[in-house]
Amino acid sequence: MPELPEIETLRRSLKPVLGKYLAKINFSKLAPIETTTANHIQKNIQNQKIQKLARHGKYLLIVFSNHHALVIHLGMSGQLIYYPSKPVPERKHQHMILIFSDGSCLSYVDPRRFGTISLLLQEKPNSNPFLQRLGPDYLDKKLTDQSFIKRCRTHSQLHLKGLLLNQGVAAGMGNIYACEALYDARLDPRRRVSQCSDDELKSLFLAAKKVLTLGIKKGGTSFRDYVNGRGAKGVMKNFLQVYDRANQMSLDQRGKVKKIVQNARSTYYVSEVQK
DNA sequence: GCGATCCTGGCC
DNA sequence: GGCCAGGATCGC
Repeated sequence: MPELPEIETLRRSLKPVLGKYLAKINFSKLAPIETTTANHIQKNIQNQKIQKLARHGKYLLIVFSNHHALVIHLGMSGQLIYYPSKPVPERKHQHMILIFSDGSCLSYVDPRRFGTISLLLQEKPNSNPFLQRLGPDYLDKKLTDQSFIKRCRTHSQLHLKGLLLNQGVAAGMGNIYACEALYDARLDPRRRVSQCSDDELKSLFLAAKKVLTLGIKKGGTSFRDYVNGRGAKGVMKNFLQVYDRANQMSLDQRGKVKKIVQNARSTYYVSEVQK
């Protein structure tokens, strides 16, 4: 569900929790805690102050003053919502709740439980199995055209859609923005990396950053579940050129959108425009 | 590569 | 009842 722009919008919307002390953290029986335990998480962050909110790809990091962090992925259906005052909410599929010393709280809900909650000790990315696997974030300034192209070349057999969705090449792209980036770059999603020139990969990289940045500016895409930390929807849906427009014209009226399936994910593209 | 798999809920 | 969904991993 949520991709880089949605998580970045979420991160920004959660600013009110900065500086709060974690009085208590509760988990449901089915909480999607990975590679650690509820007890271990509790022990490491209880009574600590929230120092910053960070993001890598689709992962949100709640960093505490002892430099340990909660690493949260929303999967397809996750929501993280801030409640400024009591009472503590009781929502269906609520798997984690952070209760702060002033009575405010942060509630994590995930019906499908495709999300993950894990722990990062001392802000060392290599100590967390999820962060460890990620390539550089698409909006990280250190990711240059040339280094992106180089990373692409190590996956010569992938088609371009699969390339964009591979979080090890670069992190943060999901199904919606991948379709949008390919359309913006005028590249056929079925093309293989090996069949692309450096200039084409560069244009794909620029398009990727462009659509992700626009997504942030519009507060993310809300198709079904996505809302930011204050429960508000984003409006990027109204600016998508091709996603979810099968058999209709692209938003800019350049051509009719086709829907195909790649790696069991829907791809939307315009064959007359994307080569 | 590709398909199956983990889940719940909404829509036709 | 069946199909589909902003994700990611695993085995073939």
